[in-house]
Amino acid sequence: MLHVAAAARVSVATVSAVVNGTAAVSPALTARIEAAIKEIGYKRNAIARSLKLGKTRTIGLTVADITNPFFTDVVAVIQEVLHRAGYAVMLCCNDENIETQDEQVQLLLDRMVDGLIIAPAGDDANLERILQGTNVPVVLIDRACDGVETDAVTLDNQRAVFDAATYLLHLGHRRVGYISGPLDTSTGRDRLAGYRGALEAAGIAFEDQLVRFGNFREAEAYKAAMQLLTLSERPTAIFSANNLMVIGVMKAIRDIGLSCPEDISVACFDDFPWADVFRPQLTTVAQPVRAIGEQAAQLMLDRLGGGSEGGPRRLVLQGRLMVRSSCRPHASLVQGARQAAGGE
Amino acid sequence: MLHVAAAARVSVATVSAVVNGTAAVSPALTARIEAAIKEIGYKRNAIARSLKLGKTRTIGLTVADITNPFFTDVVAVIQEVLHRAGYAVMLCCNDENIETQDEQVQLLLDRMVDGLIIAPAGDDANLERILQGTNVPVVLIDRACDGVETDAVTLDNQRAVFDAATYLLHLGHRRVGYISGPLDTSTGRDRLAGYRGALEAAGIAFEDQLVRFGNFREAEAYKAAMQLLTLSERPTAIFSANNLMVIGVMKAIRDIGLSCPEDISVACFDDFPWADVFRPQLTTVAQPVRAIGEQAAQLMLDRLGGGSEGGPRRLVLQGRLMVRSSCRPHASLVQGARQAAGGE
DNA sequence: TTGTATGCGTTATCAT
DNA sequence: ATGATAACGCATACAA
Repeated sequence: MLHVAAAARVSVATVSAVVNGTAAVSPALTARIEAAIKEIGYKRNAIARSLKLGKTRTIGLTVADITNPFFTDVVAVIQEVLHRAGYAVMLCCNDENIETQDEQVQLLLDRMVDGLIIAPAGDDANLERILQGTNVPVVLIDRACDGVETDAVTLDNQRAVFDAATYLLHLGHRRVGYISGPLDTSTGRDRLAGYRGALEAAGIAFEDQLVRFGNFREAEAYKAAMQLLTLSERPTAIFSANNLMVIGVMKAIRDIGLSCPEDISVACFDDFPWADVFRPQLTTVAQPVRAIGEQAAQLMLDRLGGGSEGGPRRLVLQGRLMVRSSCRPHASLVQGARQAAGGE
Repeated sequence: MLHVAAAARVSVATVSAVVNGTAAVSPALTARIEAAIKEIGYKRNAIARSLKLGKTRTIGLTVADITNPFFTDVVAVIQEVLHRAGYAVMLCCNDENIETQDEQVQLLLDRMVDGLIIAPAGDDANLERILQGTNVPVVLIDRACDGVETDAVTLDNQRAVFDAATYLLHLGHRRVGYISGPLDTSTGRDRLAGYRGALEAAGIAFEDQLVRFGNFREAEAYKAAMQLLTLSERPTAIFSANNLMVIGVMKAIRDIGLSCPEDISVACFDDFPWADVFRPQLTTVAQPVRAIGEQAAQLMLDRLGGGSEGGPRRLVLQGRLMVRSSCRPHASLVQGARQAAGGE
């Protein structure tokens, strides 16, 4: 900018004025300055500007797993909305690791992001501490986090898996296995609660051995599913608490020589773009990905736009059961139907 | 820092010295300063630091589509490596849009990133211009870009689809449809060249009507596949130039009432984690995702570490054909085999 | 309308 | 070993 000012034979203040359109400058000088800018190839330095203004026009975004299509879909939407509003997005992923998450939030804060959108890796006592040291707006997505009282957009996880599990139960399944997420995530807890609720509503006893824990990733889920499948009394259906884990479940089913849905029914949380074209066509709980991203971004923009008063706003969206063909009626029901029809 | 200095009754220079360990400070003062830091909850401001040092320890990363699992896998690896080396990553996605890409690269540059890793949306004359105004190291991944002479890690795309197409041809297919990526991307061109090469090597005439163009996304590919499938003389196999597009292809096949592999064979570029567990089990060209990410990050770290001399280093990795069951021998071959066996 | 001067939070140079 | 001070590039209050 100094160079521009020198070349145009004006002061830096005047250059700043034309660059930002912040004050009236005579046409003559404006022209000279713009010429100089083009000549020099001047770009204003966002870092220096941030330092002066105390704002970076950057939003920090951390997710547990950038490899998970649910997160990337949401991230894409958030990025799109925020970008349109003139904000850049700084994205970090922490591999479902809480310490890494803390580091990254700190990193983002050090860089003076104007806001923070977090899909928490899990319950994190430190996060609360780190956050309360600052006053940047924070919005949580996907998962809640104990003690972090901020805007949030989440799903009604409990209800969603209640519905899905109930569907399985209505199909006549009595032993439905459950691959759970970790219980130190709100989604892990809420989804499991939905499963228990459905069992209870149907008057079926909850069995410890039918639920196994994964970490929302494929590998762990594979092992968990294997345990389920090698039970002396095998479940006739399995529900996976997220998308990545269902891959592990399907691999376990294949490796053990069974097939879905003939031998065992499978359903899961999170939808796939290809779910209705590859077989078995998975029955899933679809999340309103676009809405989640848009709402989260909007919540953030509202806070950024001065709406910092008012308590935390919590949006809870609803999932949607996508019934496809990976679940079949249990043998007992089929049997019943046959008898009713006078068959056999 | 002022506050810390005041609280510890020392100068800012001394505080800086203990924070950065950049000069010897007496134990007494060190203790007092550290106490004050803890007391105040002081965090050094990365923005101010960047302004002073001219370095941000941040790498800009732009990809065409954050929704594409290939890119996210690579991004995850890059992020992991870079993070371990103490760099933050600022990720942008441009939705395969060149103008957005230019904006974002400029944005990243304005923010003084120390380096730029780009998966170019397509040939982009402006990109070259934008880049040559700066001297931050740049590494291209996945796609090359005319005129941008920098480090790069790409795949031997031509060879990879040559092999895949040849495989289809060996199966006896004579009319293999091809869903191409846009020709303004190097991957679009190189992969198509591989297809043509395979045809030529097999002595089969190239037919214009058998290749349709998509934009590496599902929706366009669906339309393109529909055109292929409604040809008076339908192809007996289809190759999709990337992962997202093959979903569109499969949907078209389903919607038109055909099934794969019984009625038509399908193969594609890019592998899926679930490819060998859902049916049809897709035959694909797997890219060495981890290697791509690691090499790209390493190339960047090398440049950052002073290795800025030397011309552009270009790494070309090899893909790997994963033969599964979405492709079947063409009827003519089956016929031939039967006759040879004395059947029918 | 235009220019001068100050400060944003750091680090680095140079005295002390 | 420690402190005063300049400079990074920009925006702005105030002076002219």
